[in-house]
Amino acid sequence: MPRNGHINLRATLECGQVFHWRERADGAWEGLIGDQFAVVREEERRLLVLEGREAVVAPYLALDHDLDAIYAGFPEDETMLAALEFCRGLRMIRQPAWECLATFITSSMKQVAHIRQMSTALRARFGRAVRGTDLRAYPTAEALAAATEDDLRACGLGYRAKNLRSTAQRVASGQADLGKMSALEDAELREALCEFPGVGRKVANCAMLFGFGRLSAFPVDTWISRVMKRHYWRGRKKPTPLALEENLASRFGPHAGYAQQYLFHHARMTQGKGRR
DNA sequence: CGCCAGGGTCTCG
DNA sequence: CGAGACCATGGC
Repeated sequence: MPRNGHINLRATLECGQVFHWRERADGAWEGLIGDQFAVVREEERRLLVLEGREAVVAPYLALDHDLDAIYAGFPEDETMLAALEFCRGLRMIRQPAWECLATFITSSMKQVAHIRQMSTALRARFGRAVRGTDLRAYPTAEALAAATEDDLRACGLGYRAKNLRSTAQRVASGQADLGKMSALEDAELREALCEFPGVGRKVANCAMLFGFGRLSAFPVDTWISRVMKRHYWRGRKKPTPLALEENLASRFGPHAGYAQQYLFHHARMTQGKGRR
C-alpha cells in the first residue's frame, strides 16, 4: 500500500458513487464487490479488511490512487480547498462497468436516497443471492433484459424502466460489448455510451468516471451546475451544462473527476436543506 | 401542497 | 444552436 494510502470510508461509500454499502452497528461497513461479500473498517484513516480478499478490496477502493499527487493538481481557490478539507480521503471506486452504467441510467431526476431504494429493489428482485449475507448482487444485464417493463416499474423506476431494459438487452445480446468499449479513447467511449437509451452526456460521464476509470470525466448535474455557476463561471450569459463541462472542467486537470466528486459531495452535505 | 431530485429526448423557434 | 415540455416517483 502506498505511503499515502489513507481513506475516508464514509465519504467514499456515501458520496453517491455506490448505493449498496451500509454501516453496521460496530462501525464497520459491509457491501458487495461484484458478487463478493466484503466487510471493511477504517482505523486511523487506514483500511482494515475484516472479510473478503485484500486483492479484491484494494483495487475496488482504489487504494493505489496517489491522493497527494491528485490533490496537488487541484486549483487552490477557496471553494476547492473547502471541499478538499471536507472530503479528504474520499477515493473514486472502481465499479463493475455494467453495474455502474445501469445504476446511473436509473438516476435521472432522482435523489441519492431514491437511487439507493431502486438499486436495493432491483437487487432484491433480480440479483443473485450471495453466501454469508442478505445483500444481493446487482442484476446482470441478462436478468434485466429478461424482466418486463412492469417488473422494473415495480421497483420504482418509472419512465426509466424502458431505458434500463433496452440497454440491458443490447448488452445481454452482445450487440454492445462493455469490455471492448473499455479500450476506446475517452471521446469515443463517451460517444458509444451515449448510444444507449437513457444515456446522455451526464450519465455517460458518470459511467466513465466510476465504471471505466476515466478520472478526467466531469459529470455536470444540478449540484455541480450550481457550484460552477456560483464560483467558477465568469461569462455573462447563462451557461449550458456542456459549456460548464468543457470550459471549466479542464482547469481541474487530468483528475478533474476527483475534483468534481469532492465539490459535489461537499455541496450536497453542507447545503443539504438550504436552497440555492 | 408545490417544489426538486447526480437528466434524456423531442419539438419548436 | 437554445429554450421548453414531458416523462414517474418520493421526500420534504
